[in-house]
Amino acid sequence: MLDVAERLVQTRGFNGFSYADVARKLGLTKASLHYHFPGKAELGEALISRYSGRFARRLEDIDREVTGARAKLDAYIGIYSEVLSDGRMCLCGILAAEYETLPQPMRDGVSEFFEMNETWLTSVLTRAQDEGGLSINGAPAEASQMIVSGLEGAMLIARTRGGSARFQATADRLVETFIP
Amino acid sequence: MLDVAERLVQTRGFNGFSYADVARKLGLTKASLHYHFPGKAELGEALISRYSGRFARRLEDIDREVTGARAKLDAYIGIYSEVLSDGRMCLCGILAAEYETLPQPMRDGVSEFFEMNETWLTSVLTRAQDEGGLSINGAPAEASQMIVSGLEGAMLIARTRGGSARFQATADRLVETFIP
DNA sequence: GTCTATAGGCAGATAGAC
DNA sequence: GTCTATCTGCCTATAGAC
Repeated sequence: MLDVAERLVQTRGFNGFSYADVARKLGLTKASLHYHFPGKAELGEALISRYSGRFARRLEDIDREVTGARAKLDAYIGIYSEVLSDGRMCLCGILAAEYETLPQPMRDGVSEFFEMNETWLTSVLTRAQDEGGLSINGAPAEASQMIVSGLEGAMLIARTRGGSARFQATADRLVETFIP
Repeated sequence: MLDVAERLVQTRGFNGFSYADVARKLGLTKASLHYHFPGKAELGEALISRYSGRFARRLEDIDREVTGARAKLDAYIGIYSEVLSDGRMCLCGILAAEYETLPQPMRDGVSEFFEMNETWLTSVLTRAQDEGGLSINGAPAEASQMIVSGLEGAMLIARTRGGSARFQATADRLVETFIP
């Protein structure tokens, strides 16, 4: 159920899908879904929580398995590329667009997702700077904001024109700008 | 009516507002609104068309009144800043998130909006490059994509955390990256 | 142009049987 | 856990009077 709902949100947005959509794809009735999640708000919270947790694990994997700031950033972009090439937008990116219409717990989850991303990127860039491999003219924290913003924006626009290839080109150039 | 609907879309998304919302704010009934726009799809098209036209005029103003690539980019960012500081997201940015749920004419309008932005930025950056003031390592077309993506993404995220001040900082750093 | 009245459908949600 | 049946409410949209 979470898988189906997640895909629907990532393609159509939280206000663009219904329990009926999920039920149809699962071959169940709407009523059955309410047994698992009392309301749409609770379903939304669960989606964010699962997505954020999965994302955090991917970042840990990169920290453990990939060496060098440039390679880490490339792997980071890879997470976004996977999502987009599957025809989806970042879950929290699309929820950010609908932010004003979300219940407070969902808002908090979205906000925390971006905070996690920036914190991780900042630590990667700071480490790279200490080791002398970074060539940006500015603080790692600012660069992190630009990277997250750039990737989310590129995903958003890629779905309207250019698609996955266009995203990859923009994302690669973005990393090159910070770590040549 | 277009003013009210525009603000609603820019804050809540196209799937996040209704004719009833517009009618309430105008002190009219839902039925009256259908006299001006037969359906929500037509209203959406009119909103995009007006927004795009207004945006295009702003770009022409910059071309006419502002000298130098750096200053032009700063003025370009200024358009986005105005929108955000009024508590809104870019109309076409928020519609891009809901792209899959939009009728085809609206999709086309959103796509054309981004094309217009990139075309204009590319011409500004190309001119600057010819005059020797540009320091980026890459084609103006790619830089343009990064700028539009970066600004749209920064707007998106700024509404969830940091707000207008955060956007301004990220946007300024973005321009500095291309034209120091 | 704006209204009242209303249609027809879908939304999220609940009760209670199995 | 899943079902049928049902509720209430909101949605987009239309007909027809003023």
